[in-house]
Amino acid sequence: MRSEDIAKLAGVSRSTVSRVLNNYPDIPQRTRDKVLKIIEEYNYEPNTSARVLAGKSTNTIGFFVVSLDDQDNMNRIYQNSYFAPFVDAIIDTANAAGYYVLVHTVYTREDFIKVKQAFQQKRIDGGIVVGTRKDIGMVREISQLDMPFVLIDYDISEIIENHLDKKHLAVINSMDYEGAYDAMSHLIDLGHSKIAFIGDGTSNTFSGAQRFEAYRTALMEHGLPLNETFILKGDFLKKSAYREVLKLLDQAELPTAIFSANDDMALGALEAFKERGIRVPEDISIVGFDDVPVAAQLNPSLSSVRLPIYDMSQAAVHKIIEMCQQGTSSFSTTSFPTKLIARESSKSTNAR
Amino acid sequence: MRSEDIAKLAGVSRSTVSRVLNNYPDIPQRTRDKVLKIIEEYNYEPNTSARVLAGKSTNTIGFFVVSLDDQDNMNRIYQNSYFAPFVDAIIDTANAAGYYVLVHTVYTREDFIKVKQAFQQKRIDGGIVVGTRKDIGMVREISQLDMPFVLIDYDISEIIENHLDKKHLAVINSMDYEGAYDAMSHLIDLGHSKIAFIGDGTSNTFSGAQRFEAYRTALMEHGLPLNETFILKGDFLKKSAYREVLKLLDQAELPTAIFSANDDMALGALEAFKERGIRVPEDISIVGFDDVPVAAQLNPSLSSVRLPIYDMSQAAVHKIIEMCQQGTSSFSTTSFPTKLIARESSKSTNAR
DNA sequence: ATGAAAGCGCTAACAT
DNA sequence: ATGTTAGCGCTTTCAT
Repeated sequence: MRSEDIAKLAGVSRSTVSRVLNNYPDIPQRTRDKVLKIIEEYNYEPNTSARVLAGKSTNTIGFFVVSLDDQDNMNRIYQNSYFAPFVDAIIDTANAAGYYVLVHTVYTREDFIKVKQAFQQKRIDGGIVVGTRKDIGMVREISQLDMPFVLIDYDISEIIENHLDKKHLAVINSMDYEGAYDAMSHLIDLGHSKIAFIGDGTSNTFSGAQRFEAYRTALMEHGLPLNETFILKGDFLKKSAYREVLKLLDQAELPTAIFSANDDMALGALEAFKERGIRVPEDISIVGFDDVPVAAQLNPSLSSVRLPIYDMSQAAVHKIIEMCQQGTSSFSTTSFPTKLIARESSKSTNAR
Repeated sequence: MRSEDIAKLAGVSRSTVSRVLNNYPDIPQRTRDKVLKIIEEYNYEPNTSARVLAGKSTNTIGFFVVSLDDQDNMNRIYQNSYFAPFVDAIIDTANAAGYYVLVHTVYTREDFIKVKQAFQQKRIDGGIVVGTRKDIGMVREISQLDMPFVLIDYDISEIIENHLDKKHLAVINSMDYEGAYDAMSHLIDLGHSKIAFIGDGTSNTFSGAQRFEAYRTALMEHGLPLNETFILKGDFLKKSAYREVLKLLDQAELPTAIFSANDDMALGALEAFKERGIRVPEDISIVGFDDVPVAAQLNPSLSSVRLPIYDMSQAAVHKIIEMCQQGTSSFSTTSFPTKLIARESSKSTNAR
C-alpha cells in the first residue's frame, strides 16, 4: 500500500495525501477526513525510507554505549551496573517523546566506525554517547560529523582545550565532585580521620577523576593527612578492589573508613572484609558511589551516592530532540546533583 | 557526497559504483580498486534510505520489551532485573553480527502501535519480542504483519491452538519447568517435605506458569502433600511477596522451605524473615529463580535457578537474522536448559 | 565490463 | 484548495 493507492481510493492526488499526512494547514476538513478514513481503513503507514529520502527526519536517535575496557564477552553482559539504567531511561524517555532509539555498543575502536556510519548513512537524526574511556579522538571525530550530539559524563574543559567544533554539541553531567565531597564530609562528620580511597585508576573517565579529586580536597580542607598507602588502585571492577583491599589489610596501619569510587568496588571490599573477619560498620565504615540496587539489599546495607541517572537521561533525550528539531547551533552544559544515601555501612567512630 | 560524486571522481558511472559497493562479481579488480580508493578518500557512505527504497534490507532488527504491568514510570527503570540482561545480550549479539538494533518498550496497548509501525514503515527487517503479559491478540497482530518475528518466552501451544499464521515465526524459550523441578528436587533431596511456593499469580507469563506447574508435579511425584496454605500469591514483585510471607508466618503450620518463582519475590521473603527473626537457612530454606546478580552477593547467598539468557539472546538474534536473510517460511522452536545454583540459603533439614 | 535509464515511495515547489 | 512534476540517492534491468 503506497500513498498513490490511498490517493486513488480517496479520489485525490498523492500530494493531497502527503499534505494530510504532514498536517498542512491549507486543506479543508472534508478532504482531510476523506483521506484519513481511507488511510485508517487500509492501515496505511508511509514508508520511512521514502520520507527520509525526500527530506524528512528519521525520528530516530542513536544511543551509543562506549566501554573500551570490557573486551571480555562475559563481563560485558552482567557487569554494566552503570550503563543498564541509562539504557532503560533513555529508551523510555525517547519512546515517550515519539522517537525510536538505535542502540549500539562500542567495545573497540573498530566498533566506533559503526557510530560514524550510523550518522553518515543517515540512519539517525542525532546521537547520545555515554561511556567510560572515550578518548578525545572519538569526540573530535563525532564533532566533525556536524550532527547533533549529546555527551553524557564528559569533561567540558577537555572539549574547550582541544578547540573542538562545538556547534552541535551538548554535555550532560552529574555532580560527582560534589557527591564525593558529600560522602567524605559524611565520613569526617562521623569522626573518621583515617579514610582510604579505592579507585585511583586510569582517570580516563571524567566522573572517576572528579571523585578522586573530591577525596583529596575534602581531606585537605578538613586538615586531615593524605596517606599514600590509603589510596588504592582500582579499575572500577569488583575483583581488583577485592585484591587491593586484601593488600591494605596486611598493612600495619589501617583506616577506619573507606570511600569507594563506585559500588562494584565497594562490594569487592566487603568481600575482603568478610574473608578477614572485619565487621562493617563496627570495625570499618564504607561508603560507595552509584547507589546500585543491591546497595540497599546488602546486610549491612551500603551507604552510597545516588546518581541522577533518570534526570540525566531525560535531559539528554530532550536536548538531542531539541537540537534535531530546531537545528540550532549551540553548545550547552547541564549538571545534575547527586544525593548521599547514608545507610548502615557508615557509622560514627564514637559508637563503637 | 553521493554515489554520483564518487562516480565522477573515479571516472565511472553510478552503476559501477553501486556494483563495487554491493560486491558484484563481474567487475575487474582494477576498476574496483579505483572506485574503492575514492570512496575511502572521501569517506563516502551510501545513504541508507536510498538503498532501502531501492530494495535493500535495513540491516536493522527491532527489539521490543513488552511489560504491560509496569505502568508506573518509576518502577520501569530499576525493576527490570529480568529484561536488562536481555537488552544487553541482544544488542551485543546483533551488533557483533553487523546489525543495528531498534529498541522499543511497550507499556501500554497504545505503545504497541509503535511496534506495528516500525514494521509497516519499513524501519526494520524483523523483530524480537520479549515480555510478560503479552496477550495472544498482540501476537496475532504481529503474525499478520507477515514479517520475520521471534518471540522469547512464549507458550507454543497457545500459538498452535489459536491457529496463528506461523509462517514467519520462531519461539525461543528457557526450560523453566525443568529448572523449577530441579529446584524442588534439590529441596526435597535436602529432606524438606513442607515446601511453600510464592508466585501463583496471573499466569499470563508462560515461564511463570511453568514454574508453578513444576512445583505441583514435583510434590506429587515425590508423594508429598499439596498444602493450599503454602501456595502464596505473587505478582513477581518484591513487595507483594513480602506481604504474603508475613501472612504465612502468622499461621500455625510453617513450611521448612520456600520455592519462589523469582528472585525479586525471594528478596521480599528474606525481608519478612529478617523482620520476624527467622534465620536462613537454619530455620527455613529458600530457593529463588532467575539468579539475578544480587543473589550471589546476599548474606546468606541465595540459591537460585539461572536462566540461559545469553544463549536465548544469541539464538533469537541468529534466528531472526537467518529469517530475514533467507526469507524462509518456517516455524521453529528452541528451548535452552536452566541451571540450579545451590548456595547458602538452602540446607539440609538434618543439619539443624 | 560498463553505461543509460527506470523506478523505489515520498515531499515540496510550482502551477492553476 | 489541489493537481503536476521534479527530485531525494540508490539499485538493477537492459543495452551495448
